[in-house]
Amino acid sequence: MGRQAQIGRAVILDTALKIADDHGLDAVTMHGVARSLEVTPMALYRHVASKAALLDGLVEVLLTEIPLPPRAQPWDEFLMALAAAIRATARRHPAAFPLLLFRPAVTPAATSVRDAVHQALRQAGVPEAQVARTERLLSTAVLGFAVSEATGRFSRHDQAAIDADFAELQRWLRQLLPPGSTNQTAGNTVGETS
Amino acid sequence: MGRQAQIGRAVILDTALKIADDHGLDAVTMHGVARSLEVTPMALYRHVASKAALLDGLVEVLLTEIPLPPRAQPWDEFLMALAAAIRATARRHPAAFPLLLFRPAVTPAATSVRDAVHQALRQAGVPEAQVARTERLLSTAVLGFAVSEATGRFSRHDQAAIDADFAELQRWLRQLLPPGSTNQTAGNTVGETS
DNA sequence: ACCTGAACACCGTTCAAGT
DNA sequence: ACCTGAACACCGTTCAAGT
Repeated sequence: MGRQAQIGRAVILDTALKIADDHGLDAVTMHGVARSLEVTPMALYRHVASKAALLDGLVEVLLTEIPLPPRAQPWDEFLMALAAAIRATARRHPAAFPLLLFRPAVTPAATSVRDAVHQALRQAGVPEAQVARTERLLSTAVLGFAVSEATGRFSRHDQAAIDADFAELQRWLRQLLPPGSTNQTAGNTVGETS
Repeated sequence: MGRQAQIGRAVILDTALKIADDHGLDAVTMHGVARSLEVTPMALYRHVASKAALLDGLVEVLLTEIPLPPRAQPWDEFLMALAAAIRATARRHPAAFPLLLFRPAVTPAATSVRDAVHQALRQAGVPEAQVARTERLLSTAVLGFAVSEATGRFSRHDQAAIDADFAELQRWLRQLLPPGSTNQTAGNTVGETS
């Protein structure tokens, strides 16, 4: 028994993301993805359980695509670089990115981003009892901005104005964290929370 | 010519919102709304141009449903009350509310909320050149939180934790605005921007 | 002016069948 | 184990027709 698999979960997700990039999220359909792969719609169901599962997979791909900045730098630079990386990913995949706001971040990819932020916040001197809450508010603000930009909520403003908005957001976020511990490097205690 | 209209735009939008509340946004379909109204799907097209237009109408209804707090109070209380009102609306309509992040706020309803915030920010002493930008970041943060809560992104936390998150968010926002002008009332110059 | 009826291309998913 | 084929209920929307 057995037969060479023609497609796999990874190719399906990549194809779906490409369709979203090129033609919008509404164009991501089981029939459409199958058509792109020159395969029957039903062939997909061997690799993804349902369309909802396919969208969950897209979220995973997006999270994995966010490049974690090097941790050997001051915590504030690390956090600002991460915010910029998240925004850049949103701009690369504006149609698919909003999905990130719609699913609780419980997958390994999501956890790893969150843990990195937790580390940086500890380095920043945020009291342990506040670390998780601060991460939630930080990520909500950055995601909110990235999604707003991606969906065109700011579209009546020019690029320069939106860039300045983001710079101001970054200033806000830095301002909200305890000052003065800027010289410490983030992430040199990786693993202590696992 | 002439015939008693059985349905109208308002009833269509109300019905669509009810369906979203009860069965989720995916259940909002032309066929489904028509079924609820005991009418043919095609009857809707006399009152809304397309499904996209129907969703735009839903955004309008949501914006109109946000009760603007009384303006005769200190600007910071006004802004915090407005944030709370936005969050409350999101909680009443969790399925439909995320639509607000997906359309530029150009309708009259959206403009009126934005103008009220602009007024309050001026009262707060925000320099004129910063008013629009500050409003964008403020509304992005509040919308981001409200949508995250509505979509269940925080669902692995209990209600008390999420309430505390929101309280912390409100503290952040207040902190970011110029201090010291708390005794002025907001909105007593309504109309000066129109 | 407002609604119905029939129709079309498309969608997500089931079930049975092929190799 | 992996894919195909036929099928079903449903969707958004067009077009022509009724009153």
